[in-house]
Amino acid sequence: MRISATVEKKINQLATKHRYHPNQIAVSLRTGKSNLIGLVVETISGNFLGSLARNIEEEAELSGYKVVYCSTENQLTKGRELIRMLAQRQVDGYIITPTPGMEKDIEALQEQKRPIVLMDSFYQKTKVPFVLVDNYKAIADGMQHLFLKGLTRILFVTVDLDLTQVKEREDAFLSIMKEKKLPGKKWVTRMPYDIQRQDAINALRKTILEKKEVEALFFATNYLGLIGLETLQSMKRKIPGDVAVICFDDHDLFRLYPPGITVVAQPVEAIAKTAVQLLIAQLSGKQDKNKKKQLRLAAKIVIRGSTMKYKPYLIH
Amino acid sequence: MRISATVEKKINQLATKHRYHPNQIAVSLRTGKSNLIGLVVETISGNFLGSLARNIEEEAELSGYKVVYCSTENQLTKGRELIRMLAQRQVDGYIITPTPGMEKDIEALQEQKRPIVLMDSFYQKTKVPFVLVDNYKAIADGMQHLFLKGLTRILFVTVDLDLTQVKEREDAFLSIMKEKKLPGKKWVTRMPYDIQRQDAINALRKTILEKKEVEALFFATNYLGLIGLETLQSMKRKIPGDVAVICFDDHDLFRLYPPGITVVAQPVEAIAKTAVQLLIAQLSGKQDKNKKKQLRLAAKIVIRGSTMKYKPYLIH
DNA sequence: CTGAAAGCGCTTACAG
DNA sequence: CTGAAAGCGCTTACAG
Repeated sequence: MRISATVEKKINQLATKHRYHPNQIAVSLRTGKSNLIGLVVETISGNFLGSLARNIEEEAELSGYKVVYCSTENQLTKGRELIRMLAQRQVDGYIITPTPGMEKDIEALQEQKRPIVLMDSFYQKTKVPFVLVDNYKAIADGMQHLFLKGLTRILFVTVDLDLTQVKEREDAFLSIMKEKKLPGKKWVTRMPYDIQRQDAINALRKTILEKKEVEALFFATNYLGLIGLETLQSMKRKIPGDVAVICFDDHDLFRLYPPGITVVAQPVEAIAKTAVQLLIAQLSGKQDKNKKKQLRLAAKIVIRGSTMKYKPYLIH
Repeated sequence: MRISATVEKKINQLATKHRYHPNQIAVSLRTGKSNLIGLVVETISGNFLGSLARNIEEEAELSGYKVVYCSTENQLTKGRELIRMLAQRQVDGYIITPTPGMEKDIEALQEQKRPIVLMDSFYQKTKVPFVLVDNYKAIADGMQHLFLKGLTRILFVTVDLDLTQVKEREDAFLSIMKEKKLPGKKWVTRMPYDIQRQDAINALRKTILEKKEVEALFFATNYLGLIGLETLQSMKRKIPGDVAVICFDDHDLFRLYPPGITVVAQPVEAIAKTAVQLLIAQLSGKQDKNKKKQLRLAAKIVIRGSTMKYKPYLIH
């Protein structure tokens, strides 16, 4: 209160007149804080990660943090580089979609006590906080949905890929079938990761024809779901109708699906917000000891309605 | 050469051992350069801007620049904030998708001699370097394509939106029709920007039925193209067949189109790379006086083939 | 309470 | 040629 209101006003006027804004670089250097969160994802252009990124930014802003986006573009080496780059730029914390190639680097960050939260996947060995969809519960919920309709001969279509997410989903399917004393293994079919669309359609059609008793299809990923829909279309089988289809997906792809299909959707918004909150808890040192740091969030079951609207695109 | 090779080696070993990396914050503060390019777009999640962003990053990396992504999420005020934020973070240059709300801020940046390149759109009044698709030539090329097939009764479907890009396309259509001594105005139909999908389909169907002589449809944007395809489908009209359809679009949406449709595609890669090159020329002071700073690049005409493959998605 | 000085981690102009 | 000092623009601990 030693500076008079008039002087304060004058200074503020001058500041705005000359467009003064503190140099954040200098502030960062002096304080050691950048108010930046580094976000490393595989690709920003997909709907899932794009949506995650947007929600993360929104949530981070509430606490005064800015987000620096980085995408590895599915290149193994690029993730490591990005982490180093972010460290050089002194980001305060990291939110990372982990890939096998980055495990060592993430461990190194942890040793340096840098705040990290993983998203979408995690490492079995390394104990790093993470937030992801509860794959087991998601599959269980989806299957419950089919069981309630009296459908038990469910073809589980998954992909031949060594990813935790994918394996968890198949394991869930098998263990739930076992619980119900139903045969499991014979109802699992795996597509090669790099299979071409048409080949996948042919393969799936063959499998469906072989297993004539099939009552429902459960697709473990969104890509498989699209393949599956094309397959059924080519076989003139109807959804909803003689086939129940359920698909694990993120909700932004809904509009590609026909009405009637059931979707087990990633809780994108919740994953994003929770990840930020976990990170900010670390940043502010307010580590709530009672709070779990490895979270699996429930998926949402959504039935694709016929009234869904297209989102208006931007014009280009 | 005063430092012996052994010492140099030892130092490097120590540096890698201790994971030393220069603090970029300090470097930036001292040198006044951040090696950062600020990229401001409307939204990162669309295919067009996502693809642009990726290409920009790639090209920028060649010159040792990193890209900081910012998206305004179509909020008028956010663009201004972002520009200020980037200035505070001392980015070396800006690549911006301009919106009407940011004109003043961009002028201010120019006054401060900050390197800027606009993308995708531009300001009529303010003389800022830009790179965008040559809308006139794109429409001309597309129409030429139809004229060669003997089609002249072309319904030009556009949107009621006050954007330079959109207006340029309509003007192009009209002036080319005039050149050919064909009626123009009666073949232009404008959809309200915020029209719902089903209403748009109904409106378009009505227009097509009214103008029975229509031989071809030219959609001014990708969104309209999708609406148009649904309309034709609902009318049981075939592409290719009794209707020629041409659509102004960015190529990443191709896979949503049926075979046979002709697309006037944005040269995404070229726009991105050229924008970076223009910016880096400014940054390095190597301003080639002979080089134009306002560029309109030619679109590509692509006929959607039946053999196109789905891109394998990432798994989630 | 207040104003001047130290220092964040670098680079570079400068004195020796 | 080389090593020590100044300084980028801030914040904060400290002396007065």
